[in-house]
Amino acid sequence: MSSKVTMTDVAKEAGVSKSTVSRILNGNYGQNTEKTVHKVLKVIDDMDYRPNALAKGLKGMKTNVIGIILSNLQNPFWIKVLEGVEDTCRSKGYSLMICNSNEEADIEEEHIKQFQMRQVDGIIINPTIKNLNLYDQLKKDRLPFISINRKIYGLEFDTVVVDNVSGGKLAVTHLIKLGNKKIAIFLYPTEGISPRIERLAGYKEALKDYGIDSDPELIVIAKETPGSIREKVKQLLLSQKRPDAILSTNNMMTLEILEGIKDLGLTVPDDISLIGYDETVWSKHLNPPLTTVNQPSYEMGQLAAERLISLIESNDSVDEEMKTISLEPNLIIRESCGFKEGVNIN
Amino acid sequence: MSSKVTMTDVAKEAGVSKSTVSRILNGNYGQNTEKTVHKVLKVIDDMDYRPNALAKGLKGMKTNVIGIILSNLQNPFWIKVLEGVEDTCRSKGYSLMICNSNEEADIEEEHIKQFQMRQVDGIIINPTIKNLNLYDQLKKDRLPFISINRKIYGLEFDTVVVDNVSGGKLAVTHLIKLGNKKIAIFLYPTEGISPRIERLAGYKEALKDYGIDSDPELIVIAKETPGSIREKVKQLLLSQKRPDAILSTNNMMTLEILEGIKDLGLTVPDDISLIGYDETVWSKHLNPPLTTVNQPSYEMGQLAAERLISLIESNDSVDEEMKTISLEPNLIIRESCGFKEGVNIN
DNA sequence: TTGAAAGCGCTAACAC
DNA sequence: GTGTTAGCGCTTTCAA
Repeated sequence: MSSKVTMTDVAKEAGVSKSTVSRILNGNYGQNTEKTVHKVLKVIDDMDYRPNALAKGLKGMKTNVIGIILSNLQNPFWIKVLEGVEDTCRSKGYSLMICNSNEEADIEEEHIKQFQMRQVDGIIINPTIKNLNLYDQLKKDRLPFISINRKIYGLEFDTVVVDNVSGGKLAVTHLIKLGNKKIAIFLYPTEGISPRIERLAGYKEALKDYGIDSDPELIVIAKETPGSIREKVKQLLLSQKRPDAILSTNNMMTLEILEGIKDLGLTVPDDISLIGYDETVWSKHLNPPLTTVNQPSYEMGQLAAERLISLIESNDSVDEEMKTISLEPNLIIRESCGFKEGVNIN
Repeated sequence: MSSKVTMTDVAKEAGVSKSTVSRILNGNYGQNTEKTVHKVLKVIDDMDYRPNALAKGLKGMKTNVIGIILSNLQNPFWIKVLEGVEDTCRSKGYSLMICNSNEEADIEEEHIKQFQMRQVDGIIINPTIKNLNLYDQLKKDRLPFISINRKIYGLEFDTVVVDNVSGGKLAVTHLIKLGNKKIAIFLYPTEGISPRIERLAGYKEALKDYGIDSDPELIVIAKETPGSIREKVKQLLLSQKRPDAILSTNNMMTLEILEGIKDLGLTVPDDISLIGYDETVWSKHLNPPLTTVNQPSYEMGQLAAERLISLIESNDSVDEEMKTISLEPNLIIRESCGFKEGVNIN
């Protein structure tokens, strides 16, 4: 029966008006006879009535749905973020629409428009940074909107990020303290994407702090196409400039770097040290167990959702200030940088 | 401007009626003057009008939203499934609401009810198997519904699964051919969950085929609480019954088994062989590279979505037959079962 | 070819 | 305390 039961049916069955049912449903019983409340509640239960959220949303201009657009589901980092978002949303009574832009501007645009048509109450997005005017439009439309993980330079948005300068610096400092001097960093093309830019900045800062000159040839940019990293690793390791340590700035990249090293018959950490960005379930099971820069991903998702919901629910006459929340990463030290004796690790 | 523009506004601006706008929007131009069509289309574009999906859904009884409930986001297997579902949905014009039951009956129930209230057009679910009457109710409500990955014994549902008997058998047969006789299998509590039951069945079948007696002590059931598997591995390997090979039936479980083995200072495959269930990005990077049972997860998602959409769009007077789609797993052979000489594999 | 009007299921004044 | 009524933005007969 349930699926077709409407409020009118309930009202009829209980011998009251729709308004009464509506009030009781929404917890405004202050005003109702206990008897009425009881009766209506019973009918609702008996008929297994479930309010139609579309109708409610249409009328009330609130859907309790939040849209989230990620750029890559394969990376476990995002799954953790997602869990943080999901838990928070569920506990606050919001449902989630999840989409994947795959870093493509068109798809991102399509999803954003879908969200608007579906009247979501707010959007969380790891922006491709390729739809600047669209993000701006969102703001003009006063649709609550949070950029997660990436900063949108030049535009003022609510943002939740991890401090990537700090992350890069943490890793490189660790390598330097272990006695490494020729440290390479691998990156995907920066293209205005803040984590990439900032991790590189952190790398440079750390070198500078220790008076090491940054060598452009040790800054390796590779496309995200499969195999491209592996090739570059081999090239670099066979060149004059062979580094004694590598900082990888992405999960999947790290696995490819490992392959490249293996291809050459070299060993981590004996022949070369390696630090990965993002802790994963498998980090400690690699050969050797990997030292990683860990980002508080779950927390990031949580904070983004909380912030968004607060934006949504704030009386918008109050018009909250833009806010950037920045979290700190930390280093998880394992064996991939070796244990060099006589070196004082802090 | 966009966010508040309604069809009435467009109609007014274009000097036509709402009906006309509606028709044009929905591609029923057959009947309209090219001039009108042009004019309206231009206004729509100029005003950046986006139809309100709620209103449309309310009226039309179709939302083009599909709900999917998974039980565990951490497992990359599900992410692949999700990608298959997402790609298919997007290409067919459906949006996705994704939820996570965490194997908990209450949460599952809550999500299903949410979906119904939100008038989703159909549901894909990896069922906890703990809400049998709810699944049944769905059927009675004639809400298109697909069970993915798990069979719901005793109830007739549309289902997309991978053949798990075959998967278990494949793995064990491989181990036997490599000369292993004492083969253990690790499982989470079966609790009516078909993949677990069937993988065990496949294990037994393979043993039987080769005239090996199945030893109950080599069938290890462990809770899903962290560390529980690791403990059991150690117990088993220190016991009289120490096996020469282990079949793990889950991704995360495999990592824990590896830890247990490492704790004892033993080596794979020299001291013990290991096969993992589900191929992942990291399988080939473990030490040693892991032989796995690979499931066509992306395809599974794809098929489930296609089937669901076909159910949704089928004129339901036709009332399609229930259907169970079963896919075949395959073995990816690496080094974790050793290369024993003189043994004919295959 | 186009418009008028009714109604999808709900909420929220306003009246009684 | 409870009912009446007027929409929310759209689709869809039915008429013109």
